[in-house]
Amino acid sequence: MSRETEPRSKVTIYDIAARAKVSPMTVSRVINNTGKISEKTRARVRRVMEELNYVPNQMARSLVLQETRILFLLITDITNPFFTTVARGAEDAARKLGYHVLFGNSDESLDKEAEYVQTILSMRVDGVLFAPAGDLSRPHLEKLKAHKVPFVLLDREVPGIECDAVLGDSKEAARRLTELLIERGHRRIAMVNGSSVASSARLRLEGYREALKMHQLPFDERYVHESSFSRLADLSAMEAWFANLHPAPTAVFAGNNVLAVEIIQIIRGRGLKIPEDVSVVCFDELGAATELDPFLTVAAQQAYQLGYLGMQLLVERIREGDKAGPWKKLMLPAELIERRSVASPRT
Amino acid sequence: MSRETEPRSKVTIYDIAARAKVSPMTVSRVINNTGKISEKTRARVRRVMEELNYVPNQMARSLVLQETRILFLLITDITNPFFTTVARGAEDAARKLGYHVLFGNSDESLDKEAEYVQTILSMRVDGVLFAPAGDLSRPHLEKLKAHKVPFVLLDREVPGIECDAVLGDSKEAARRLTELLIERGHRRIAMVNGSSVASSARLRLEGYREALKMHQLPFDERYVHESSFSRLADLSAMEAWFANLHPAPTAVFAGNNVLAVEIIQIIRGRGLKIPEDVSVVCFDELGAATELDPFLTVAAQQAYQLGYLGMQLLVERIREGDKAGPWKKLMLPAELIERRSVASPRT
DNA sequence: TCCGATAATGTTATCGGTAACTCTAACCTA
DNA sequence: TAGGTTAGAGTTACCGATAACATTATCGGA
Repeated sequence: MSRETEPRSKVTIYDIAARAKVSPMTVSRVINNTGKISEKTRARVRRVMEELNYVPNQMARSLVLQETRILFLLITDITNPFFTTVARGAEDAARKLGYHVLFGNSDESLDKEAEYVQTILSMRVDGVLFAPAGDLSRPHLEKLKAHKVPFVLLDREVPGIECDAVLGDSKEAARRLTELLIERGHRRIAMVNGSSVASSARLRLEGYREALKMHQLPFDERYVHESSFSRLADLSAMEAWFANLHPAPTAVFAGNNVLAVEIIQIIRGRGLKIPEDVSVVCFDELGAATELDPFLTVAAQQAYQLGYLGMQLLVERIREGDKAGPWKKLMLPAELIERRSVASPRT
Repeated sequence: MSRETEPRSKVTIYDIAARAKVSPMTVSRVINNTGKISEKTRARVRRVMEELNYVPNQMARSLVLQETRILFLLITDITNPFFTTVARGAEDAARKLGYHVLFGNSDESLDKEAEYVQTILSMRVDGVLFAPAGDLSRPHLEKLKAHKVPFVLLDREVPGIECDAVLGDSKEAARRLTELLIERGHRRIAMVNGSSVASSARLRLEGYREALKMHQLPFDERYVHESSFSRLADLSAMEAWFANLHPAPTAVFAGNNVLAVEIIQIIRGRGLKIPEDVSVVCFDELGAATELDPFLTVAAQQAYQLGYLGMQLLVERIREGDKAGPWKKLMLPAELIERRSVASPRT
């Protein structure tokens, strides 16, 4: 019946203006609370806006304002509780600061990452919180720089790229995690690590080596296996590596939570018990479900904080604009949580 | 020095056009592969585009094309592995179909949900995969309908809203999960459930009741506790409920993975062992970390498929446009996975 | 009483693209 | 050889908003 009251899908400020008998500009002023408007017109325009169920078109606004109020979050593994917790922190911060979040999941793949960089550029997002796949992400980041898209690196740094970053203190936490094993009496400590193209993996290895050195233990590269921070379909390489370690390690340090799960399955698959036969420690919590059975001794990174502070830093940088201050690097310590996966080695 | 080669941030088709000595329209045609362009001009335009590092402005395009190629994914708990797996499936599908994904996390809160609906409308996204907080989400969905934004409901339906949906078969899986307990000899089976404002919670309760009925067991509402599908800070209500159940149940059916973790902590907190003293089953897997200790008997929903198929359905609906076919409802069965959290009750 | 300041609103150009239409040669055909 | 096609462009208007400037009405003070 009454066509008027039925909200059509495409109401614009022009429709509002016509009905309220004002110019579109006046409507715009009411929406944005700018300029001088008499209370009378303001009320009238407001009423018409409600009648017609008006919602401003953010795309049109973005085009003229040259800002989208969208921030992009690029992570490398959306199934990893570490990153989903980061995502939560990032979203909370962005919302609080008046931004929306577009997200992408590179799966540690450079190709996917490249695609996302293209998306980021064409969407004209205001900034990016970027967990790079690795050192080879450099050209992607340079592309962002060339297009003047502000970004903050997350979790990993990239040599040759100067920028803001939020990071966990990988080296220090790795050192302490390794020392914890040494203090329990372990002498043959193996390490499974993510790919060394990731700075975090390199720093964790460094921390591990440093701990060994501090306690006059030899470093034997055969005891280090490089795999991937994200789940691998084929674990046979890791399995073969572990099976062929002689003498067998009494403890294993896993570079992150995913690797921990993988190596534990391999260890148990060989009929060994944790921690009786082999102790295990790792980076990052395994997710809320592990509260059921708090088992693994971990260095828990402040994932939520990394996401939250990362977005804050990003927005600061965006607001600074051209008068760029010095690059900021936030390095958050990890918390060592001792549970039941570590014991002294058999004598 | 050479200003020319330094890529500035705001290259437009007009810059390309000027340099290639053609009209902007010709550039547009080259970009979109439309119309007739001679190979010579096409090559020239392409070259200039590369020289200037041109990236099309998606916002401008969206404005004129009246489509954004963005789909929105609204979930209720981003820390729940069920939903992150959904998100992964959703993103994979969207990418494959040429869409980007904006995401939001309502935390089961109607207020946050309302804010996201506003975002969805103002961003003019092409469609929404929507996990509603509950029945009271209805006005939000009606708003989407009023604005002709296509959406597909995820995980839960909302009475009074006719639309597409992708769902797990809650009732059937709940029935089988309960029957499994009954077949093991349990007679006093308690249930902790999510809020009954969610259709999934109601259906799981129905399945539970149906199973009892089929086996001539009485339904006692005191054995059912309504809590929340997402993590609660305060578990004292659940704790009091469980402590005051006399006679004590020999098994508990948890409405989802989060509730399972909570009730298990309560059970164990009372010095009871699972499954020796109390058996526990639940909906949804607890996340990859539980592979370490596959313990809980669950009805595993096909989370990835729900996300993937949801986005597919959404895109189909978008492409159909006005000539709308009938509403489609995809109901995916859950897989019963028997593990170690169920035993026969003590005699 | 006339002028300038101020409040309240309107007009025009623009953001970066694309649709729809127009234009101009060259080419083909009867 | 006139008239119609077609390839390969260009022109114009518009998507929905806002910035910058222009315009009118009102009012106080000299």
